[in-house]
Amino acid sequence: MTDISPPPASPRVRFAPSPTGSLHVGSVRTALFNWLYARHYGGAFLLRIEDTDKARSTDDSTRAIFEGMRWLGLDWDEEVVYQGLGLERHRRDAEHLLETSAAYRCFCTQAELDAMRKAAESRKESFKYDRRCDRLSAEDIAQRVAAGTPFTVRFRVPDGSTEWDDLVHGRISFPNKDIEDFVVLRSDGTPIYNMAVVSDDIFQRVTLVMRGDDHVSNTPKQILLYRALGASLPQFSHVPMILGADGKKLSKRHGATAVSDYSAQGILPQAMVNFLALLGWSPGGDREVMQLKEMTDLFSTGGLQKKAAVFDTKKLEWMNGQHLSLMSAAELAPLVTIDLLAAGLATQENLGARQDWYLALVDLLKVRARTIHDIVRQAVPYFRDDIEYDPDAVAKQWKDRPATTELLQAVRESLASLGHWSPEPMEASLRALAEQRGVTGGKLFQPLRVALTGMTVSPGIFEVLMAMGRERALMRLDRAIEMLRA
RNA sequence: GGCGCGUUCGUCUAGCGGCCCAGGACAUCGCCCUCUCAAGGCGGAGAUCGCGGGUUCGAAUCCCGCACGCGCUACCA
Repeated sequence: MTDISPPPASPRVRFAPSPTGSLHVGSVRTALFNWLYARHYGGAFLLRIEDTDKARSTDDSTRAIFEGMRWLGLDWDEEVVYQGLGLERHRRDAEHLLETSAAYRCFCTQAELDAMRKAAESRKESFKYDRRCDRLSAEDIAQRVAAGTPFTVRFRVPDGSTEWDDLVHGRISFPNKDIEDFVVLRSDGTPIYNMAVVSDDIFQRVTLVMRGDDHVSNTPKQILLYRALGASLPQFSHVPMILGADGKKLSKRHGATAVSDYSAQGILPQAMVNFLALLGWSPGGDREVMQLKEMTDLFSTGGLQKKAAVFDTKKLEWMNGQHLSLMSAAELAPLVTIDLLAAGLATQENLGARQDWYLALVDLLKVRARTIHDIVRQAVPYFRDDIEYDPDAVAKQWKDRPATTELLQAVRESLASLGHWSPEPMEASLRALAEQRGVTGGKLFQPLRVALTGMTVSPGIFEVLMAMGRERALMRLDRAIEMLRA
């Protein structure tokens, strides 16, 4: 599908999360699409923190938004706008609506409203405010205002229908009779979401509102507000939701939903971004593994999907593996270092002193890793004196303990007598040993692998020996032999 | 209930009237490589394109119904 209408000359889009929890991957994807759009068309990507719900908004959540965005590489333009600071403007805009008779005062209390709603429900009817306060006489209204009776400001929805050309869905149309006269200003003078959003989007000169599908029913209300305020309409684009494996909206029930969960799991930001972009967007054709730069070049709203997408952790992990293998050891090492230090396996000085060795090790381990954590897990035998022996590995590869003891002793001797601790002589001597005993290399390498790493899985045995170094390798063999004898 | 939106392999998707008895990727299975595990390579299985009608010489693609799913339906955002 091609774009319905071209972007304006200087497009302005925004990401407007509310700081009421951790940064959700669904929000991130919406942010990403906005960012991609702005960068592709050379526009501005604005960040607005919608902190008007004082009860639920926290500074921690705001920080999580900044951190998450920075981690992902989604930089924003201009100053961050805090919605809470726009209160006066929101109120002015609402009052303007009142002055131009686009809205009216509603003196109904919440209790009355609830009762009406309940009554309608019991009659099996859908509730819609009956506009009773719009029929109040001017004197009546003046009297109540003078008496200080609290009131909300309600928007008077006109007849007709409200429609727009959605960049994703095409034309969407709502009969106005289905939209009730909605509140724009609470009785305490604070704005309702739709009022604040429209006021802010006008203020920030937003040209395209791209947000989740769960907002389509807000859009006709917002369009009505733009018109009543005499503002020009932005374009709208509603992107599909992200679902859990059960087809329900992705939530904590499904496991990790916050970006911070994934960064903590050793997922790379570029993999996260790549994976998320492909949930609901496609550049067309078979392109899959991409960097932010390529996605920016290829981005078009025409590639946006209408249908909700299921979050597949398996594919994310695969994607991470792809990006991992694309990174050089030098690029990867700093990230691995963070986790290595956190795990107490090494110190900064220790690693710095043997940079070449460290980079070689990272190169060796990243091949069979899907996350940074996989690398760290595998790295343990090269850093610690004590290692854990996987019980299954021991049971399988050291089945015959006396024979294994004898075998490892022979291996130890053979390795210890090596003139040069280098792969060629190592392989030559160990292969010779195997031949002399009439066994295949594997029969010898596997018990050795367990002795060195405690695992059945590792890089090639000679690479392990090299990375481990003569001293540690021999020490570990000694320990293994000791264990086997015990 | 009302309103809105959606529907191509288990999952993410390509597809914009003939190139499609539907292509790629993840997952899955098998083979190759091989000292293990990965990675990589090759191959298999897997979608009557939700269903039913049209339009058309021709439809996954256009139109209309139906079904199912999801979202919204607050003085929350």
